[in-house]
Amino acid sequence: MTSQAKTASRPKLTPLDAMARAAECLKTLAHPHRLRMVQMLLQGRYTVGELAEACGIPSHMASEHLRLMQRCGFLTSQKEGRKAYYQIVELHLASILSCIEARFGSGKR
Amino acid sequence: MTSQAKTASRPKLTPLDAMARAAECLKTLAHPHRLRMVQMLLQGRYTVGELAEACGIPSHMASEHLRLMQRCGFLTSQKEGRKAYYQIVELHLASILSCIEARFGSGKR
DNA sequence: TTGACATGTCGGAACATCCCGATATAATTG
DNA sequence: CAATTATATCGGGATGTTCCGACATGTCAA
Repeated sequence: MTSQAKTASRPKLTPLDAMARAAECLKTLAHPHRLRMVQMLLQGRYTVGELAEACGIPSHMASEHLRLMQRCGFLTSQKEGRKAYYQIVELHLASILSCIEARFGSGKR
Repeated sequence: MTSQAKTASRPKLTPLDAMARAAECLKTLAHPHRLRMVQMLLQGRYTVGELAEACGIPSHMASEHLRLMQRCGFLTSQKEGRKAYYQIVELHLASILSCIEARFGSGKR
């Protein structure tokens, strides 16, 4: 029934429950401020305040975005004094971000 | 103040409005059925009904998902008789999907 | 034409997300 | 100690998304 059936070449699809987990992560990534934070964190550690300032948002909102990304395994944090430094733990973020930069890099479209 | 500041090395950030457009596209991609449809369409053309069946959803819902992806420039369609074939036009989807497959490929985590 | 099929569109209920102000906690400074 | 700084959390209003049934349109076959 499928249009490619005859000569086969099974499409080897990712199971739907894996797609569901992937979709969760993508949804978490799909926000301009969170994208910027990830882009920065791929180049080093930053505090909540630094990330907030780079996005032009109050730091208590940056804190929420960071918590979301921590919950889906993108980031970890460590406290130093009264500051909290965040950094990447999900290494696949590097390759996903370069795909995004390749498409939206410097003011395309 | 930033941990890497002193010696500079400007992080060359993507402008926030480009990030906003990227986030829009990611949000469109961030759905299990839409991910599966894209994965299939990267291997050839399919009709609405074929895509719907592969996702286990009614075809009128597949049609809506496909319209969303068409609106953000991922796909085009052409009608043949009473069927509508969809195919990829945004070529960057191939590399993004391989990033996703690398992370969520065959039942990881 | 009639009927079945494939796709597309509309309206709405249920649910989730986004953003904000207010408040909380904990560390540092004076 | 009290005041300030940095981060985190709570509650809620506004907005958006997801899913569905119902219906509309266009195509083919008899």
